[in-house]
Amino acid sequence: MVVDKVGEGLADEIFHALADATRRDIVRRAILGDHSVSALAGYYPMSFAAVQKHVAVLERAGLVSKRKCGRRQLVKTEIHTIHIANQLLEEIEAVWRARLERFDEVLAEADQGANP
Amino acid sequence: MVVDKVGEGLADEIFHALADATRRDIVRRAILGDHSVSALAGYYPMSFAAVQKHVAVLERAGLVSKRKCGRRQLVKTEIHTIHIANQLLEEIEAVWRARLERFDEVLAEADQGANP
DNA sequence: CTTATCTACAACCATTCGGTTGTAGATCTA
DNA sequence: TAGATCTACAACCGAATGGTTGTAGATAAG
Repeated sequence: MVVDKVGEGLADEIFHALADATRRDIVRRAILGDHSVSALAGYYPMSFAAVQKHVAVLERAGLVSKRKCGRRQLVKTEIHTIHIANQLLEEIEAVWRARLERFDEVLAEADQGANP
Repeated sequence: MVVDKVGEGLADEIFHALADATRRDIVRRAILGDHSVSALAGYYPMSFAAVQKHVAVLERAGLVSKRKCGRRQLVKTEIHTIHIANQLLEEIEAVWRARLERFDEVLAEADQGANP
């Protein structure tokens, strides 16, 4: 299994990119099919330039990629980066589970000591 | 199963709270055992007040809770909120998998049509 | 060729963020 | 009681965010 240790800086960028409802919506839309930036801009009550900036934030975080197609720039979600974020949270939950196990172990030892 | 539909505003706060290495570290430490705010402050190269603000951000997002114990304020990670964030990402991955299934379906239909 | 569309980017502005210092209240300890 | 510790909170500051408008270059369409 590939470990893919992700740096704190990248984690910062990924979570920051996800901390905005418009950007999360762009990610969801760009899963189902590629959208041009101006097509995406049509969905939100803000200027084209604003949406362009949101896409740029997502792109810097690696959550989205763009490929040129004529005069359009097609935006596609990079599901792998979503998975990286998911794993970061999973690691935290793993620490939680490990703590529970350690707790159970102590309980078992106490049982053994009290019931020889 | 409880659905627990999470509002966009809460999602914003959760991901924003996670978009900082110091705050993620606080979350990890406060899983293993309760820490006072000043104990946490000892781990980071910044003032007590700065760490206090980080804890406040985590608390507003529901990632952490505080309980008073004498003159100290003990910080504890709320694993449920981590799980909520995890589910939000899982939903996005689910959309991806659904798209793959639809794609496979179309391929199967094409096979059926081309191979009667 | 001319015009419309799509994109990139700069400049600007208000607000938020992440840090600081300082002050004051509450609680433990000598 | 006096002093040390822990916390809360306000005020301030520079940098980043999230939005705007405007300008200019590529590409498609008439």
